[in-house]
Amino acid sequence: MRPQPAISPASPPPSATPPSRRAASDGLATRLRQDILYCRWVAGQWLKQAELEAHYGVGRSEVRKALAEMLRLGLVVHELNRGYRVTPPDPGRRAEIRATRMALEAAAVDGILAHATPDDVARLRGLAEQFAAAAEEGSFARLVTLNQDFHAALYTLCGNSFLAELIGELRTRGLAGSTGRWTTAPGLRATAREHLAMVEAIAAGDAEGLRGLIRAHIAAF
Amino acid sequence: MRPQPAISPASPPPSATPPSRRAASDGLATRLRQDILYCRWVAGQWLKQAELEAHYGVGRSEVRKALAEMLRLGLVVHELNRGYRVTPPDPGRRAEIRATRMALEAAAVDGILAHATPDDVARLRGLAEQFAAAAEEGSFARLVTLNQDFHAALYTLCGNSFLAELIGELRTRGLAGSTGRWTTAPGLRATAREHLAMVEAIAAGDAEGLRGLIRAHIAAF
DNA sequence: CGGGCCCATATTGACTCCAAAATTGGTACC
DNA sequence: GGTACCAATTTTGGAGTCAATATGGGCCCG
Repeated sequence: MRPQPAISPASPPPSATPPSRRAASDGLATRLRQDILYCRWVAGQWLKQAELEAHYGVGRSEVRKALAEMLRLGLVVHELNRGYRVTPPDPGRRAEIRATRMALEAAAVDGILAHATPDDVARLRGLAEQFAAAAEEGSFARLVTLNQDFHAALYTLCGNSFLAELIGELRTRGLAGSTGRWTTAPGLRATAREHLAMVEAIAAGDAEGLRGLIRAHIAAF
Repeated sequence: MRPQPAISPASPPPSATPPSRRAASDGLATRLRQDILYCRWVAGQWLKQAELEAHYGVGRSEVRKALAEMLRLGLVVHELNRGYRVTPPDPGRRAEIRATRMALEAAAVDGILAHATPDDVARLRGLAEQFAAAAEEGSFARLVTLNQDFHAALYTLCGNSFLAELIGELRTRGLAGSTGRWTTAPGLRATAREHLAMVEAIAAGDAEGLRGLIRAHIAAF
């Protein structure tokens, strides 16, 4: 493999907060995760600790803690005494994660249908409609937030908080190195439609239908 | 909650390696994990960094890295500016992990049956028989190793390495604060029998039977 | 002219030290 | 006698510093 020069990221992360010592206990991990997921750091690129330190205005300790977290999530790879770099896209691994997500999210369906109250359904429908609206005219960041909210609300309903958290983590991991369908308007609309269809399946108590929708939703990414 | 005094662990971890700088990159995390899982550190106890530093003969950095890893695995809880302590047993959480494991391990069954060659079955049978032998007269450590080997070999067969790794991690997490059935001879024998039954189900290509055995195996813990 | 070896350089990773925060024990007061 | 307050101690969390290691270029040799 040809070692790539250690250039700056494609577009310098704009979140260049001045050296303000805020509650950055895991804030850096979140920011770094977002920046990696949205390809602000080029895949395969070396993430030099000093560079991160300067870009995010934090100390070395924070950088290393965040890098360890990214390593855990599989967003970066580590080579001893060489450093960390952004994990290159791996279609095979992503397929494995999708398959695993299908198993987990399908397992959550029964719990969701068992616990969902009319209020829950109404709330989910509201989130799905907000996403649909944002899909027409909304910022990328807002789409991401609404999407996360919808899925978090959905899987929280399953009654198994561990399962819900694990699904959330895998949803993040599976995105590594792919922007999904969100780069095209038709893809966005399809996503929004699927969300709404899921809500209706829940309202109808249709377990098998919901499972199929979820499976398709995962497969489409 | 009444704060417990910070006493020494019930039995001081015997792995008091002298300050030899070996490849302890993640060695401490492994040792610490074992010691927590086997209750060498009392649940709820504060794990003082200086104490760990002295006990394991490593530097502060290693200790903190290992603690972060334990935190990720849910084996310790962290309070800001207070420290880390061994996660108290939480039956509810363990039940959630068991339910999640059932979904994941059941999902692996189809892959296992699809990929298992006669050689694989023979190897699994060998591991299961070694475990059964060790269940009669073997050290606890050997049982742990053989059990891990058996399950690792089993789930590696599913053809989805991500799924296999995730199952392995959840198996570890689910053990937090419980020694399972391995404290009694009948429990050990039952475990060994179930392993052998699983192998036979694979040899017979009995998907539904294998799923049931796995489910029972998880539920029994 | 091509290949291999060696050294300067840059980067990581770990040790050590120090300030900030919380606990704990003691004391004075009600 | 109980309670609230205060100061000393302990412990964490972070930052700075320094040795170990891999790299890349330059030089020498075949």
